[in-house]
Amino acid sequence: MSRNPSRARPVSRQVLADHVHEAILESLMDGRLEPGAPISIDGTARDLDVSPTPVREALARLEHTGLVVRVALKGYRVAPVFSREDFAHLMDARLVIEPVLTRWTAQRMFPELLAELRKAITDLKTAPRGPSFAEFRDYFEADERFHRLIAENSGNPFMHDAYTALGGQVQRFRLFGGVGITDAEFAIAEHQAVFHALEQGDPAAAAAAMTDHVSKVRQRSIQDAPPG
Amino acid sequence: MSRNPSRARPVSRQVLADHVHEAILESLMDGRLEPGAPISIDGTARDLDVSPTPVREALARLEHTGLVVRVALKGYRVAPVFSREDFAHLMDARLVIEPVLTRWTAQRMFPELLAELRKAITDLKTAPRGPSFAEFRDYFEADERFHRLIAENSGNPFMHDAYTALGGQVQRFRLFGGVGITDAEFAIAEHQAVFHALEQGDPAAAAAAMTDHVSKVRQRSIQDAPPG
DNA sequence: CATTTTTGAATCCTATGGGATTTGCCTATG
DNA sequence: CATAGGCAAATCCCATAGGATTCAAAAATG
Repeated sequence: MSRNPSRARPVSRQVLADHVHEAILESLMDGRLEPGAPISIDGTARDLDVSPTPVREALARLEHTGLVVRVALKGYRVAPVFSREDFAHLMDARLVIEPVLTRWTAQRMFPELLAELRKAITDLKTAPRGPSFAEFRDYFEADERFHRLIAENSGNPFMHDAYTALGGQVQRFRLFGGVGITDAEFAIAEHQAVFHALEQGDPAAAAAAMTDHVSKVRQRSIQDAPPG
Repeated sequence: MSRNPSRARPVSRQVLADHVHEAILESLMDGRLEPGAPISIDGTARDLDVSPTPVREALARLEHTGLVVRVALKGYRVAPVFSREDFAHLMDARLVIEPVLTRWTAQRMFPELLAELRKAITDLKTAPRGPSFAEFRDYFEADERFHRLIAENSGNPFMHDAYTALGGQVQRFRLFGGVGITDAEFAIAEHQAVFHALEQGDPAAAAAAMTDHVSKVRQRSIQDAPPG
């Protein structure tokens, strides 16, 4: 018995399809793959130096998230850009789901979570926000992390699923919607309001602060967003 | 020009993976595959007389729905049965999402939708409800269809996605949660209340009726459900 | 020149094969 | 009897190959 007896296996071994899935998701999330861009199965297989089989499996998983779209016999593409109407719908959905998640999470706060949220807020404030769009990566990442932490800790796995169905789209809009760059100062203050309510363990205030934040994001973005 | 010029192709051709996906989903939804049962890739490939490749793709899609679970190198299984706590969480999530969908749909009612909803209600009332569990298939199907029609017509695709993330689980619970058989009379009346509010085009009443329905389903089921 | 046809490359889709891993069973051992 | 070890079948995982389809650009036609 040369192996660790308490945990015979690291945790759960990964197969190639898992790595491919992560690689594509990363390219999607940090903006390397732009909306509408084709994702060739054989091509990414060559790029990643694997066979097409695990690539097909990874893309099939992603299809269900709405981040990529598939047309039979034609292949996969990154989901197209949002129209202004799509954006409004996305924000309406967030307004239903995120305040509830925030309320529930506020009822279950624990020190480690508070620390992680605090770090996300700090990262949000200190992230460099250069003039170029690519320099917002860290800022967007911290923003996404803050919302995700809240969604993950509501205690309700089904509502978490409902959030993740939206979360990817939100992140994609951050990258390609053209917003989030100009309103950082406002957004940071709104995030802090949510954080403070969570810190106090006040569910009603936390939910209200989240509602306020999302609805203001909606307002600002619909004004600023390019026509579409 | 021998082909129809307005629609060169039927609609969108299907590939084998699509058929496999449908076949597995059907087995899942009508109860042929019980919770926890293994779904062998090579085995279903033999059953359906295809190669394992499209089966892998179909299962990868299903994995993200939560209806099947996958362990690397061990394979896929039908998701395990719900605990009583899981059920409560699922109903809490429905209570957030379904009333909103109902309100929005009530604002967009049109004759065809009303007719389809009316048919679902009729089917619900006339479906045979024998003593055995298998004889509830049609009843469950009509129930699922009623809720799905509302979710599909809210006008917000993102909220629809959030619902479908739950919908499959709800249907699975109908089949294996041991409820829904004893409370049919109550449930039919509650569905009718939702339908009447929709018929009147009264969003607030429709949302309230849906809230009433789901919360009562929750109450009844938690009482009746077997311990777990 | 505009439109259609053809041609070839790229890509999708799926069957096949085989190495790696798991699982069940059978045997051996204490 | 309980446990450990080993073997065989089943299964997962992935690379490969080739037929089917799409796409784009060249060639042909009017």
